[in-house]
Amino acid sequence: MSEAPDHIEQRYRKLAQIQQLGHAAYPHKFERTHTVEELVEEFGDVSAEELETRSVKTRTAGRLVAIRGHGKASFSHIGGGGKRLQLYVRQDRVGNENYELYRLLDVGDFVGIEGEMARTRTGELTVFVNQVFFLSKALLPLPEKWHGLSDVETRYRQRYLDLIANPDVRDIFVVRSRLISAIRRFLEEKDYLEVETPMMHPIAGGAVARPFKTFHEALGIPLFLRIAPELYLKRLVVGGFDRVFEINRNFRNEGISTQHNPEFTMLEFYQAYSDYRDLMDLTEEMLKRVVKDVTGGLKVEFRGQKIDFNNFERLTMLESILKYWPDDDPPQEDELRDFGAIRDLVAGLGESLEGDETWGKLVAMLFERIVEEKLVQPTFIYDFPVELSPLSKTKDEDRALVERFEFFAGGLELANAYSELNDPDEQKRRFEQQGEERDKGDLEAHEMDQDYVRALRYGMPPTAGEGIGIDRLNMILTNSSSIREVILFPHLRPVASAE
RNA sequence: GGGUCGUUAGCUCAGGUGGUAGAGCAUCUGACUUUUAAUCAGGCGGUCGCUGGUUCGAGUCCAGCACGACCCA
Repeated sequence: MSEAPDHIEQRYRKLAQIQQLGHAAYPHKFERTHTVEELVEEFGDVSAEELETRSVKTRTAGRLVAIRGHGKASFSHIGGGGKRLQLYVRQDRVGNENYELYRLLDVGDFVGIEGEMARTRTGELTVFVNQVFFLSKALLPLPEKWHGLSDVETRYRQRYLDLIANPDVRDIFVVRSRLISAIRRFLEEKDYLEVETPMMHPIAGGAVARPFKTFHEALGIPLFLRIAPELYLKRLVVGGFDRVFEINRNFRNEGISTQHNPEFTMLEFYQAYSDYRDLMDLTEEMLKRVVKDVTGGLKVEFRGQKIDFNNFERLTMLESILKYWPDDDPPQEDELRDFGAIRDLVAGLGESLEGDETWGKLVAMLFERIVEEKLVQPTFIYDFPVELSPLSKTKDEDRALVERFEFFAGGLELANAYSELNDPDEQKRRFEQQGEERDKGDLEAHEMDQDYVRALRYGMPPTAGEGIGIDRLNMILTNSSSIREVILFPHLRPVASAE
């Protein structure tokens, strides 16, 4: 990508001329009486007559986003806070010297202005400018005013240009901020304490994923960027914080897709004296509140479908497989529970089997194959096979299942929760079992964490915990098709420098 | 990792079958004191992603590479 040398040269020349007129190239500050946003907010609905009688004076500033010259007068727009405001600059009003400065400005430059609020004859709110102040030069030209910037690669690599050119993009990140603060408010109301746990772990635990590895020179030890904060948050529950949450980044050394970024933002929270059913209730309450706070309603348009956050369905994993079975002849639940029968069912769908699949893995294969993408409306899927869940508590009435749920909407997995396993001996056995998987070559299997087992030996109250993917929730609330649309600076391969 | 598609001016895009590249906006010069994709007249601007091949001749055909998008694992 080359950078229009003649455009730059031209603008450097103008900057020099601006300095010759006696203006600093990079002034230090500009006092404003109003932001652009405030002016639009405050005077957007005030009539021309009222503006005239009130004769409101203002000093404001922003980036020039459009200039329409008419000889000895000119219209332009400045942008700020996602709003635009029209300026009317006349030579006979600002004076010859100031008009000369104005004529040296380009779209993209930052200006301050002093003037009076008024309306033009078309009715648009406009500052009739008395004086223009030069604040900063855009030496590179901005994307085109009408089509904007649409090249996806440039949008991600130079997100600042995307934000300048595409107001919708700005809105996505405003929603993101509101979403996170709404969640925080909700949890604080519920007496949750926000905490920060390490981002660098000596043992990458709390999830099933490949970690990024780094090295601490002074300690001489390898460290892993965390794949989940889970084991630390539960240590805090052991320590007596009954309700804790953390909103922060997790890192997983895996593929990049429209639903996966190597670093992503997760809310994790733990609540003592509760089980996974309490968290289903809490999740429902939280999502209703948050969706309403952020979007103003409970119905959200996502990928051409309406998601209704007023209705939450709850299905066990086995029930969901029966419900979404692809033909008119679904099996009986007994068959799903029978190892031989379910193996035949999986094979019958054309899945290739290695031969060492456990019952739980077969259930998961069926679920992923026929159910997951169908879960458009808000749905809790609960009671997972124990093999898939090394940190969850088994169900008393069925030792093959654990008290765990995932929450889906828009076909995306948004949350994962369970009644936490707090039996240290059982936890140790699960770690050992995972160790065997690891020895067999499964790099994602969970590693033994002795200190975590020790913490459980000091006693953890019955506790339920949950993680919610903030990026994916953000996608749903902004109808974004890719996770990269909701991450300000998504990871891309570096491009060879042109210099 | 595999498949499909894409990469041409600062931005957005055209460029049947191979014959040394165009438009709109931006930019520059001039005109213009209520415009809003301002208008009118005239100019400037390109290593067609990179490397190689086929050919008298490649933006166009072929191969490899880079980056990206989508789908699949």
